Amino acid sequence: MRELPKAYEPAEVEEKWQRRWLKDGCFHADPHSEKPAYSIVIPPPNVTGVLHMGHVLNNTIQDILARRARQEGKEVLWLPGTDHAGIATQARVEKELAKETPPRTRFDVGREEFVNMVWQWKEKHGGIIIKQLKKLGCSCDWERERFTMDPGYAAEVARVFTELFNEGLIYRGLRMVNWDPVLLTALSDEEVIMTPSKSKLYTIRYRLEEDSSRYLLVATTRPETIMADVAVAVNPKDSRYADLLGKKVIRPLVETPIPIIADEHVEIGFGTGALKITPAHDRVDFEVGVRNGLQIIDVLTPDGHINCPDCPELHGMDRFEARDRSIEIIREKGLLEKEEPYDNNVGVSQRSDVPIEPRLSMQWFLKYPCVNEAMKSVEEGEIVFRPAHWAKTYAHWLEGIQDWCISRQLWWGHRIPVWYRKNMATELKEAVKLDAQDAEAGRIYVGAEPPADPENWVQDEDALDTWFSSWLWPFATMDSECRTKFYPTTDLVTGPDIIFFWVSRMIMAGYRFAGQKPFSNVFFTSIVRDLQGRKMSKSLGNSPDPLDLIDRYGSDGLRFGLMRIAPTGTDVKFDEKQIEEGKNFANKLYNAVRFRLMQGEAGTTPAPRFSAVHIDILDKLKQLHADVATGLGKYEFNACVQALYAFFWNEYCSLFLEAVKNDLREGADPAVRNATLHTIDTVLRHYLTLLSPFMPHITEELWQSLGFAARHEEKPLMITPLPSPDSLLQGLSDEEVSKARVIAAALYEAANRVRNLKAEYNLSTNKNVRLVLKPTLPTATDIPNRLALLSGAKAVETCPGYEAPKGTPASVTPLGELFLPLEGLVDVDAERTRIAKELEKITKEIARSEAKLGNESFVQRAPADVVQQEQDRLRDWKEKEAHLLAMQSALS
RNA sequence: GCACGGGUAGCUCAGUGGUAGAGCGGCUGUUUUACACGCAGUUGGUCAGGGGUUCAAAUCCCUUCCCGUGUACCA
Repeated sequence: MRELPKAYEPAEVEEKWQRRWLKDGCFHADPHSEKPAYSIVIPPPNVTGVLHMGHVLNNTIQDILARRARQEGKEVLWLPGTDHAGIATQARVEKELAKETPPRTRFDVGREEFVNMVWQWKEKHGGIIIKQLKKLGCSCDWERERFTMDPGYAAEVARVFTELFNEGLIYRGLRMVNWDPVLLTALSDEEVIMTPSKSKLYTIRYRLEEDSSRYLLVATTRPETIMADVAVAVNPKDSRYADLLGKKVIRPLVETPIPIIADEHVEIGFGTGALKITPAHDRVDFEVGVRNGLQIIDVLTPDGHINCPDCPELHGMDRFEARDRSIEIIREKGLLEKEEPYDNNVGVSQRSDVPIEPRLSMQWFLKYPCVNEAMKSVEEGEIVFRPAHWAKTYAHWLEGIQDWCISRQLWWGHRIPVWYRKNMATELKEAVKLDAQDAEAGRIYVGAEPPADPENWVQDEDALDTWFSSWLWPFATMDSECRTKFYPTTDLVTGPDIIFFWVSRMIMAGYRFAGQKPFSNVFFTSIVRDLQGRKMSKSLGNSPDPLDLIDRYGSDGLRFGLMRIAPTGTDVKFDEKQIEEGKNFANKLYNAVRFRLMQGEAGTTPAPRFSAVHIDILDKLKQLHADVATGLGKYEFNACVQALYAFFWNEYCSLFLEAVKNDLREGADPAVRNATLHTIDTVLRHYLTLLSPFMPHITEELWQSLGFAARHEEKPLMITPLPSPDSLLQGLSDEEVSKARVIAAALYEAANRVRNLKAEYNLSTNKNVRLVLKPTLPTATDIPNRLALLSGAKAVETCPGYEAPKGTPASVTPLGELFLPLEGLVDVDAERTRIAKELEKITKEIARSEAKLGNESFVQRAPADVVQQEQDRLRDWKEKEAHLLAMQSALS
């Protein structure tokens, strides 16, 4: 036992324990262990990433689960790692290149060299987030850190690709995809965010070929693609245009006759009922074009500029500039009927934040495997989603599932393991569809290993979507030994924003490639927002830096504070005040232990003599055990933390400790002193263990300071088994416990009454007043003394026949009537007013209670115990009223 | 449009049918030897509005309004 500074300073302590845990191998998972397995795989953060609040929330929860599982005697694997994050990482290095003088692009550098540069960048800067997670205290098995481009992992990705290809689920096809004109790659549907935007709807005159004085009105938001129009479509049922079908109109830009066709897709009621068909630049138009055998004219370059030499005014211009310019031209030609403001949804690239272009392009696609298994597993509860409502979102996505565009025009990532026969390269490049049959025919080669005769083959240039490697994460990170013990994993903790990107795909991959579900429970965290409810983002600058928060409040403070406000709903509004509360709580805990350390050892002789307050706090501790267990079982972390906070701050510190302080003063009865010290030690031992998963560092430090480690062979707290709550009240009957509970509650209630009374008489809290108790509840003699201590009184005299001087302030408490004799300060009027006020409140309660009990249907229909409860309540109020009335009459 | 989540004290949120709660903030007092990152007291609510079920509704049902999220889209 040693002296500690007055305020808790987390920085050094946290670092010390993080080192020590690693040194002792506390986080390491042993696949040969006999203990039951518990496992989580971390949602791998981007290797380029830096820790943000979402990570903190997410990983704190995982850490709590992992640490608690260790305490429960399980063999725990929490497997960490990072994701290569194709686009994000490549963009990062490209940005560096662009900063050089002269600026360079990846094309200047060349593929091989560029990929080398990214690897170098990764080695140098890629570990930041791992260090940050360690600073948060995450108890991952760092020896098993994985990267989605580790050699073994890459082999698994290629194997999976090959298998799916051979099965016919992967094919290459010419299809309309979401094209990112900045990043110059295709994207999956999930990477496109539909964003409402203010644009304009232009109505344009398309002259009839046969009679240039007549025209057809066509509404469009994209006049810059008019040169690519190949038809104008109307609904076949639209009588207005029936006579025009088969005739031609003149395209207003690059004037050429194009046919008027009929297609069901056109809505009669919308716009003018005539739709320009631009198959190269619109998904739906493309389908209309296919249905009607129309040609495709592409007038956009991959980077979103106009490519149309026949229209020199627009050729080479950026697509948005061209939009304005094209309208000017049309207006000059007298062909603009009108323009009006229009709200529509524009698909925006999640990655580069620019509107995507629908673009016809040769890409690789996957027909998802095991869709039915994936759907059934969640539906039937083999995999449990929490909160449960996410299951609906998941099911909805699966029902409408579309083939996944898995190729990306990137260099950083897993290169597509497909090779084309050199002498057929051109022919294959043009092939509208390639699949398993082409491999059988020897035109292409697909495999985890390059072909045996590489000189005859050319590998596909594209890389795979990052998620095509992440979806294998739960098993591709494990060797067979590890899989045997830890797969399927127990819990997955992640954000609902990646339910489609990642969670659902992992489920399918798990069933398809590991033969089993990847995890049993998925806990979806809330999304951390700022106080205005906005998403945390770099551009808004509303995202606090967790490292800064750790510096100021400690990792434990941050974790605890965040858990206090982490609800189970959709989002959590981040308020730094809450983190400050976490720190304050750490300080409270620290000081409570400091107080214990100032007391010296508890003795075994004389035998401890326990009072109601001792039994009561142990009883509450037992309840806390249950509350934490229940909360964790339901993944209600905020409930756990609230219970832990309230027990310690309110029950233990404010009530119990304050009630027993005199037991520790010099000259106190040694038997009572022993009881108090034993109780304090028991509470602290249990409490630190219960709190440890939430605040691992400070609890560990205090565990050591208190010398508890010595009794556990110097083991760190984090691997000390959870003590059983059953030992807490051993040797006591239920009756004794509940009696203690009643007495302690009465004591604390009485203390409150006295404090109220003192405050009302403007007696400062430390004013040593004298109290007289006319007891109604029989108690041991220590109780009045504890009451004196709690309420800041010099002494409480127990005096059954006390006759109070007129005007003595008094209060009715569960212990009995309490009087506050104020020598020379008696103010009869004041006391009368006070009692009247209290009586008013009570009268109201009585009236309400009586009304309720007077209601026959209540008495008849409500359950007996509810009625009984109400009757008890009324009796209590009435008793109190009687006392107050007696006091009142004594005043007159 | 459809689906889901939410609306409770000034703020952040608990509260799944039986006396409306916590923390913060505000105000008042207090430096009492664990803690001023503290202690004590106090203030503050038509539980978004309306209707219904029930002996009893913040809680269950219907409906309207507002906020958020996802998803589908017609130029």
